[in-house]
Amino acid sequence: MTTPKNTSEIHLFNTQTRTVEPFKPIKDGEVGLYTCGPTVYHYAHIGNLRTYVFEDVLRRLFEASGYKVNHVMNITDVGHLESDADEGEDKIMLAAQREKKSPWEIARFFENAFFEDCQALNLKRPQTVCRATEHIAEMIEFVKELENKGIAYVVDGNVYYDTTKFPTYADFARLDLAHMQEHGRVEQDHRKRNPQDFVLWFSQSKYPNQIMKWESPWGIGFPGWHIECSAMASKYLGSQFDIHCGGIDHIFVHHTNEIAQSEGKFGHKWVNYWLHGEFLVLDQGKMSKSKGDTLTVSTLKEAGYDPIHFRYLCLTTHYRGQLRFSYESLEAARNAYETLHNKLDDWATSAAGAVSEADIRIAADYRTQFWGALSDDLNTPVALSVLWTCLRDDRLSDTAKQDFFTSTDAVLGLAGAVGTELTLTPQQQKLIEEREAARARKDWKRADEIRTALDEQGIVLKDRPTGTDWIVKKLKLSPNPSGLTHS
RNA sequence: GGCGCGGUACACAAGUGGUAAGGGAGAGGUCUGCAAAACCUUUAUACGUCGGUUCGAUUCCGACCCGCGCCUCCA
Repeated sequence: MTTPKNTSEIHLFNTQTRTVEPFKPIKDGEVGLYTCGPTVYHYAHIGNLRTYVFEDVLRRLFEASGYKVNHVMNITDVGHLESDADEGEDKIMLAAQREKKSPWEIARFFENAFFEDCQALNLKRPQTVCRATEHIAEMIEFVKELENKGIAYVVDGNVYYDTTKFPTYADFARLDLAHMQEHGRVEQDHRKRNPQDFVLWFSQSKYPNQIMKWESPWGIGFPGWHIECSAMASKYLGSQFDIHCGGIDHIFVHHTNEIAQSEGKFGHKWVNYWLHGEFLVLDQGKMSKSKGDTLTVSTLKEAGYDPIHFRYLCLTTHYRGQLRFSYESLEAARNAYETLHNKLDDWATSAAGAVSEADIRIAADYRTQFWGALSDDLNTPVALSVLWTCLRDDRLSDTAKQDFFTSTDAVLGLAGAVGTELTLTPQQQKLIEEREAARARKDWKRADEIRTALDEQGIVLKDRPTGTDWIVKKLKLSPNPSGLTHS
């Protein structure tokens, strides 16, 4: 591990206490991080992706602060229920029928698609990615133990968690159980003893033609949704770990139930810090897969944007505030990003030599502010603002700016995605040479023709005192290659 | 009905009990053969409305209006 870039103490908003707290790891210098992963029956939409961007920034901040992060993420490839229809069905099964493929093929296909999106957004891959279907045995063990402890009960082959055995059940989500509305949309399961009880294992599937089924002590069936995270998180991170993240919608059902299961089983605190990302919303409200109005990475590409522009957009809003998505905002993010991109390109030729003493002194303030903002519950908007102010401080040399940007990018992750080399075709190279000759003899007409022609191919020429340079325009490239610039 | 979040310039978005970061867009300018890029200048007497506390509130308290989320699979 190199010298940490950040030396500020990290503070995070903990949903458990609803306050910003200083972060104290269980084990010095290490962080156990569990982030709720995707349900792979569909492409991830940009709302989902926003949460993963926030989690990626969190992880990168810890790494930049010298921590060794053990990041675990689940892949939910079974077990979620379709809610809209009264007789819900397994979502993956539905998708399988739609696509005429096996559930296993569907799950794997969308899992791969998910990681391609992640790569396009420059998200670091978790050290451990675990699939629910590969941990059925662990889940069964988990449920068995809850049953042995008398916290779970069996009715007709289904296993239910008895929430009355967990007195603090309502605390995490601050529920007022007495005043909660009876929900009429989903048929009540009369096997439950209490309304809040939830299923740990289904044997009594009400869904016809269930394909994904496993044997269990209670009958052939499949696990309840929440159990996978409890079982896998504790398998890979232990019975108590540092941080658990997810979308804000998980505070109630999912995480509340995970806590009940896990603390019920272990008999002690399970997770020290809970972090939740707010939603990305459209004018009409949030996006949801069931409404069919989802925007995906592909949608953005088709509209002429690079996924990294979306990453930039995410950073302009604090993760605990809703991100009001619009193409106007994305456009603004793209323009800002392109300016950074151009600066990067310029520095490739202008930055040289060592950073001077004066540079170091001036940049020190910016570093303090930048890392201070990120350490203060991941304030990326302020961090970006510090970055811009630094990059426009004319007291600093280009070398110092390049140096500053590079160190901040360990967390922002903006430049990493443009790393792939991109070369000119021989024809393009020849055109540039021809234009140079035309310019030398002041044949401006020919020179402009060539510039226009190259521009249409996505190559923008920059005439500099030292000669003509070029840069790949990331605008309007569709479909977009992952390699974006030569610099 | 219960719980929670938010309303800041043209749009986005930080922030603070003492008078509004930053990026985008618009306008003007520098540079350039022309461009592109970059840079410079400029754009909120004002932070939903009405009260209250205070020497002083956008920032604290109360009421109200509006938008959104969760309570049901959902990032």
